[in-house]
Amino acid sequence: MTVAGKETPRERYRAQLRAEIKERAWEQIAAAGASGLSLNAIAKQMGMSGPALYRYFASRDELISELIRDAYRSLADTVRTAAASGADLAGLGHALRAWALDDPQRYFLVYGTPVPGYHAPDDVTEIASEIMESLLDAAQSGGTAADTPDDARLEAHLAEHRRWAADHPASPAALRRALLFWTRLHGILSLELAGQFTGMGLDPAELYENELRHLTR
Amino acid sequence: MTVAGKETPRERYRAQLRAEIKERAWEQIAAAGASGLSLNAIAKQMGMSGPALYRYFASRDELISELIRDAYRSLADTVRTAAASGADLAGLGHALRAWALDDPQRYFLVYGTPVPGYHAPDDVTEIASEIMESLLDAAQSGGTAADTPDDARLEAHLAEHRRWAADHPASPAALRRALLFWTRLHGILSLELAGQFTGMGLDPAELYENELRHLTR
DNA sequence: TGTACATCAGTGAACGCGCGTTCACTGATGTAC
DNA sequence: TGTACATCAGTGAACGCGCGTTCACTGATGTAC
Repeated sequence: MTVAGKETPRERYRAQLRAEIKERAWEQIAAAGASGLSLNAIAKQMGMSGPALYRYFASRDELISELIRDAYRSLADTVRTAAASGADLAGLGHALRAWALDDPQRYFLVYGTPVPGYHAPDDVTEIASEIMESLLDAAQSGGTAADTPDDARLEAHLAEHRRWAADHPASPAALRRALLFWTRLHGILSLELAGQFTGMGLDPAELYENELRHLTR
Repeated sequence: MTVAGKETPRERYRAQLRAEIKERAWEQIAAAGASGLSLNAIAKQMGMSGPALYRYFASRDELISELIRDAYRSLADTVRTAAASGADLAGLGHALRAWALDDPQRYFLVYGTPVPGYHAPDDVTEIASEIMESLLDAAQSGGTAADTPDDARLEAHLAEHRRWAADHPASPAALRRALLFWTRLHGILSLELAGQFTGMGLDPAELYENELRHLTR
């Protein structure tokens, strides 16, 4: 029964409980923000004592780091899946927006206000590059339209400052499109998720589609 | 000596101490984020006991609300001054960027991750509209270039959903420019202030200038 | 100009709370012969 | 198949901490006659 590398019942139980702890953690973050996350509160909600959680996470910081990692991973998977299925930037944009709206606080864990002093786990930078690669893939294949003279200067700069895309054969125009995709859509999404459009009477989705149209022109 | 409406020495002292409390509060926020703000820590730093601060602020929440108000006020003044001196959107953009870089945490207090459950003071919505008015002023006077067909759909939407600009005689094209100014520049600024460009090797200022060129084309 | 009184700033003790984390322990589950 | 031992999950008590906030108080500053 026990194949080499197969997990034991105990390991299965462990993994399951770790998952449930993270589940409750996300609920708490959704309810009170990341700064309101409390190990004791999670334990209480799961019907066990506080110290019990230390069997599964070494500290509160480790739990938060794990959540941040998962958030990055989830976004990278979403974007990669879309890119792999041949989506253009508009397709990626729709996938990104759906992902963001699905869990705003998860979005903010990746792109939100940084807490001075806190340092994100090292491995997220790798996942972040993975995200950029997917953007570059989509930006490279789609959008062959002529560049306006307005863009020449930025493309020249990017052609000489592309450490972030050193391993990718994207053209300067593709570099520019990928970056604008990122900054423009993030601008709308973060304002929308923060409720800044509330009461203005307009539909953020229209703004979003407008940007996607420009980016895939 | 005491003119009607003139402040007494005691009032002057009160105002001065309130200002110093806020000053220390900003320092703390810069060092540990808004969630790390502590009345007791401020008091200790000022060489007085914790309860003493309750002479000046009714609660921690009132202090934070005051800081948020001040942040909005400061931004509104910055933008209005620039607009009043006849600056175009590029000029406003430079003023905005300088303001943001001057104190990143102040920027995030206005546009950063919302804390679920916390409700911003009511009067900030009024200041927020004041900011939008300055943007609309600059967007209306400058930028008379022809719109691309890409923009037609968004402008049609905005023409019919302009509650936020109900009191302003801006054209649909100006509405669109003002909004894109806001979302695009916020996209770059918030990512830059959060350190998301770190290690990428590019200069965010180039991205920023590129957007300003597009917006004033 | 001096005295009597009111106002107000600031203190120190205290309350109640929840936090992260440690430690010694009990009891159940798995492993080895 | 049954027994002996090791592993591990979870508990309850405890530590130390800092938080926001209240309260009764002292002492200084201002105001009224």
